[in-house]
Amino acid sequence: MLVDLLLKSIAKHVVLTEEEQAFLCSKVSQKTYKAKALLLEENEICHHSFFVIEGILQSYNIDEQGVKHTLSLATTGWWIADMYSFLSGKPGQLYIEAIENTTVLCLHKDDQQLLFDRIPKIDRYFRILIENSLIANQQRIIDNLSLTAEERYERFCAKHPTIKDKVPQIHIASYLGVTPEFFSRMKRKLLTK
Amino acid sequence: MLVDLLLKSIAKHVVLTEEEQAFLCSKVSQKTYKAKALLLEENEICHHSFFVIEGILQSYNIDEQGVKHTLSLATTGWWIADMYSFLSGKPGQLYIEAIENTTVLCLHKDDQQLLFDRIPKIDRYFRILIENSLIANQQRIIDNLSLTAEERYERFCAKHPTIKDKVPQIHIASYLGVTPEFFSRMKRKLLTK
DNA sequence: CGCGACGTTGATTTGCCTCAACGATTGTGG
DNA sequence: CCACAATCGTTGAGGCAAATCAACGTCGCG
Repeated sequence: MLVDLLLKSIAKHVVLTEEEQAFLCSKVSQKTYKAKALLLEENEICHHSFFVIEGILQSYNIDEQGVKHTLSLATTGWWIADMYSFLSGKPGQLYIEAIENTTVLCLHKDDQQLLFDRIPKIDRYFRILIENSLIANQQRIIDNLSLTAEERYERFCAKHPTIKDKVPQIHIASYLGVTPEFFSRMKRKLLTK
Repeated sequence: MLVDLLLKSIAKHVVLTEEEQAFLCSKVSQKTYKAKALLLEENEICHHSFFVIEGILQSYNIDEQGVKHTLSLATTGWWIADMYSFLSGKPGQLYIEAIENTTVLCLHKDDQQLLFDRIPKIDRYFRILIENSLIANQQRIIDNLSLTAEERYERFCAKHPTIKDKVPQIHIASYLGVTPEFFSRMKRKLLTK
């Protein structure tokens, strides 16, 4: 079953009973999106968190000049959402888009709350994920402040080996904060070393 | 009492009984640091969260070239810690330093856990803080990707009006990710507008 | 007083961007 | 199933934002 992947992810942090697993399964729904499909657009309210089963999702915003800036890339086993909108219930600034054909599990915010109330271990699971996400984001800020684009790319490759070769490099450039042109030159330079 | 400030911060999110407040108070200790004092150094394990009563704290790391990079600035009513080290129990990369004479409340990780067990509302309080911190950090990443230094400075001023004029601008430059020299020119340019 | 931290200003350099042109690949509709 | 458009990656030339290096004035403080 597709939901097994989610159960495995949860099992890494907390242990659920069979009934709890069943209740969880009853609250998530499976969906498949084609490449380029938008799961969320700017100014929408993000009601769902998405757990990627297969494929890749990207969250980004678009600045005044129309340039995309990638906040996160999520592949198999990762959650993605517009956390600001999801938590505050207000319209957000992020788009969430399928980079390739992608299958996800959707969890509605209200259902997540039900799960929290009924199964405190689920609450703990998401708490750990949020903590890890905070730590990763702080590290990314420090990297942005202290490393060159080249060093950031090397860290990205080390940290996300699965993503590195699967997404068009235009998106990695956008994640790192450089233009596709510069990223192309940079990569070639690294190869000759 | 100094701890009133913390109780007020908590009261914004959850309601504690008198006994719960008393228990909380028994677990935090007050400390005062002189300007330039280090509360935490690189490679140390961060055992405490610090709640600023009066003064300003700064968390930063130092890169290979010896340059400081500011992760956060915390003034009255804010918490600060090396979240990675605090949560993982491993040595961290951050320094925490008093920018001016500063009075804080210290909360040991073990005591925080005691509070979580005894008072679920405290758990909820910190959870909200962590969520807000995650959102703020994600916004900062997006700002770093999509805005010029000038625009980032304007947002910083809007978001942290209390800090803006209180800390040496060398630290704001470091927070924004520019050199003190460039920050100086930038500020002058903004004044002439 | 004198030292150290901070801020400013100037000259020069550089990392990265912009604009433009051009293959290669892909997928999609006719 | 092919033709065409769209997307992606690469390369070149030129430009700009921000860094670097250096010098100097100011202030607070031991």
